[in-house]
Order: sequence, then structure tokens, then C-alpha cells
Amino acid sequence: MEPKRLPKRAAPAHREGSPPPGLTGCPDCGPAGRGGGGGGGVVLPAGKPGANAVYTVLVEDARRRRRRGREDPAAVAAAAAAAEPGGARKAPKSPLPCAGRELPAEAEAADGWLRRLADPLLLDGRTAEELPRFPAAALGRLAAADPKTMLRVLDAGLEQCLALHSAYIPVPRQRKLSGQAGLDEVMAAAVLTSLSSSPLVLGPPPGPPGAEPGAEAWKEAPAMSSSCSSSSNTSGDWSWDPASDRSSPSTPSPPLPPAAAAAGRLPAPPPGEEPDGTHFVFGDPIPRKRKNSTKVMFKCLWKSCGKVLSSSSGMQKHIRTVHLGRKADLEQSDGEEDFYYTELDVNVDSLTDGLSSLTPVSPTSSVPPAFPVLEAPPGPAPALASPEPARPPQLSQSAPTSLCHVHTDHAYQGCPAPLRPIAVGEKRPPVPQAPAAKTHVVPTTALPKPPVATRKPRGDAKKCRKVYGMENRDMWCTACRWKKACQRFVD
DNA sequence: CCTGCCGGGGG
DNA sequence: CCCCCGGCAGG
Repeated sequence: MEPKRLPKRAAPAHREGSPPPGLTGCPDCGPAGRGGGGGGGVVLPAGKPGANAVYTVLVEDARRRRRRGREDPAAVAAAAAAAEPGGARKAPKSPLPCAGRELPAEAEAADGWLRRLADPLLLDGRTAEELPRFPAAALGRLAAADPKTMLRVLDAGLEQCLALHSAYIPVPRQRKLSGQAGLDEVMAAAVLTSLSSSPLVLGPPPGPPGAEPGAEAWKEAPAMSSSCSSSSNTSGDWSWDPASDRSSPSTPSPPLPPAAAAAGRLPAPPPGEEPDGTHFVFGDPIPRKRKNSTKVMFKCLWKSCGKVLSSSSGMQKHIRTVHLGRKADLEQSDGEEDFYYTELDVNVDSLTDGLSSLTPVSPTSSVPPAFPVLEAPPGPAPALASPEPARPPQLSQSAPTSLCHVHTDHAYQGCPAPLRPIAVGEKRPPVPQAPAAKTHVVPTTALPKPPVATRKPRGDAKKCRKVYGMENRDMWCTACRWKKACQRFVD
């Protein structure tokens, strides 16, 4: 697969002029219409970090309702009809939402809404009545009927279009903080941030607004900024004239740089920033102030965690204490402790800016940072105190959930296969992944990693075949039945 | 031999 | 997805 493929941008329709009034999307996607350039993307003015909870709640609620089996049948039918119109199933990860893909009707509606939200013209004009209501219903219905589809659609739309179009969204630098505005933005931000941001970018809970100068803000979203610049190849100079932008009555201020918009700095009024329009230019070829001083961090992959620590030993300690519920210094009895974490190179600046709360010092901190884990069932996922103590924990239970964007270098890399941590000694190569991110699983007792055998070392545990015998084959675990690695009697 | 299980293929 | 199995490799 080619995760790196980026949209080939058609010749920009309006290279140097101001964007068509009322158009928030890009020239490729066009406003929410379908056909021609494609079915739309979602644009976002800014995300409020932490607001993703709203979205999660939305989906969770939908799931709950669905589980209870009282969802609106009409909605289900509608979404189902829209969800899999043949093509979507076969090619679930179209590289670009803008590339001739049809959005389910509901999603398109939601998209339209979000698009409108993103439009400061409308935002400032405040058509508040319907805005908050519609999306909840639409998103909710779609989520209820087919959360996965909705996720896919929105995700794709966000990933790409956020990067592609953010330059088109003039984000007012100063905004009156009316109550309803906050609501709308939070809703939009919720959906968008939850889907488009890596946990890294999500960063800290809402801090003091305007804490840092706006000129620095864009560094908080390295992923976005890099994808923006990388996708600007064919037209590095397409941005609207800041002067005309400023002349617009309803856009009081020039747009922020794309990444700044993505990083959720919407209401932050950077005091004393010079109104220089140049550096928000979409394809600004010069990455300013990008220090290439990177630091290796370690990110916990357990469900609902995502803690980032600066040392592997600290991470192991964290996992041991927080997730495995062990005493920090107690030696593991069976020596079969798995650590799931990932190594990532992070920009030091973005670290200090956006991750201050994610770089914890105390490994015993029991409050995991919130980031979207939609699959996570409520409660602590890894059931260590299993009702059946005799049965060793199965990998699928104890393994943390997958992460899509551990380290995002480009605009969109779907979530190819769940990034599953490799078990000890397993020789399967890791799922292809963004560079500079490696998944670690280290056995406790052998922290100085033993040489990896060419083949998985024979398990000496009794396996289903031995235990139950051929005649009781139906008692085997499925893996054994399928001649796979035994799941019941893991070594 | 027997056994565990990877890789691949079919439905 | 679920399921099966050829074939390899360790014992």
C-alpha cells in the first residue's frame, strides 16, 4: 500500500485571488457537493483539545443504544443503504476523501454542517438555532447505525481535508466568546480533534488561552504542518491575499497557519502578533523555526492510556504499576510480562509546548490522558483478575488497542491493520508503520533482549492437542484447531 | 516419527 | 471475517 500518496491537486482554481466568498473548502473538494471533485472533506477551524470526549460520548452512546436494540429503524436503513454502496466495501481506504468518493448521505450532511461551522462567516453571523441540533442528530444516527462507517468517512475527510484545506479557513483571531459560539466550536472540535489528531497533538487539556504567542502555536502540530507542506507540491503559492481577507467585513482577522488551526488554538488571541499573512500561506516551503532536535519518547499503548514517558525503563515501570497492577520492584513470577509501548521521535518544541501534561514524571499516576479510544469498553480493559485464574491471559485481551497515528508524517495513512504489538519472540514483522516509531514488547526478566530466534521458540507448555487429545478436538481453542499458535496455553 | 504453528488459500 | 491445511522446523 502507499500511505504516502498524496492528493494530486488539480490546478488551483483561484491561485492568487481571494477565495470565493462563502467557500470554506478547497477548490478540489468544493463545497459539500458531490460529483466532479469528490464528496467532500471536513474542515475545521480549530479543535479544542479535550473536546474529543464529546464525540466519544456520542459514539459510545450510539453503541449503547444499538446494543439495546432500539435504534431508529429508518435511520439504520438509511445509513445502511448509504454506507456500503458497493465500492466502499472493496476500497475502504481511498487515499483521499476528495478523490471521487461518495459519502454516505448522513456523513455528507454532517460534513456540510462541520464545514459551515468552520466558516467564520457563518460562525460570526451565528446561525445558532439549527447548528447545534442538526449534527447531533445526524452524527448520532449515523453513529448508531454504523459507527465504523462514520468513523471511516469522517476520519478520511478530516485527515486529508484538514491538512489540505485548513489554509482556506480564515480563522478569526479575535472572537467574542459568546456562549453558543463555544458550544458550536466544541462540537466541531470534538468530532474533528477526536478523529484527526494523534494523541500527541491532542495534548493537554484546555490550558490558559493565549499562553504562548500565536507565532509559536503551529509548532504544536508537527504532523499537520508537515503534511501541509508536503501536499503543496504543485502549487506552493496558492493562498488568498491577506489584504483582501482583512478587507472582508466578516472576517476580522487573517487566518492562522493551518497547523495552528488544527492545533485548536481557536479562541486564543495572540497578543502582539504582527498581522503578517505570509506565513500562513498553505504551501510555505520554508519550515520556519523547525528545530530538528528530536527526542525519543515512549508512548504507552495500553487502552485508554497513551502516556508518554521519556525513558523505556520508566515506561516499563509505568506499565507494570499502572496497567499490570504490580509492585514496581517486584519481580515477575512467570517472567511473562509484556510491555506494550511504542517509541517515537518527537519534536522537542512540540513536546514542551503541547505535551507538558503528557510528559508525566510520576509513573504511578493513575489518571491516563484521555484520547479517543472508541473500541474500549468501559472500565479497565486488561482483566488481570480473571474469573478463571487457571487460564492464562489471552493476548487479545491484554493487548492494548491499536493506534492509528502514533507518528504521523503524512496527511493520511489509513489505519492499515491494527498496529498490534508483537508478542515476545514472535517473528512476525511489525505492521508497516510510520518511520521512527517502533513497537516494543519486552519481557520483564530479559530486559537485555535475547537474540531473536529465526523461528518462534517451541512452546513447552502443553497445548490443546496434548491436553484434550485428537478425539476432543472440539475442545481445543480455535487457534489450535486452526493450527495456529495456541491461545489457551500460551507459553 | 510427533508436534506446534506459519503462511496461504478457500468460502 | 472464519476455517482449513500444506509444509516446515524443533524435538
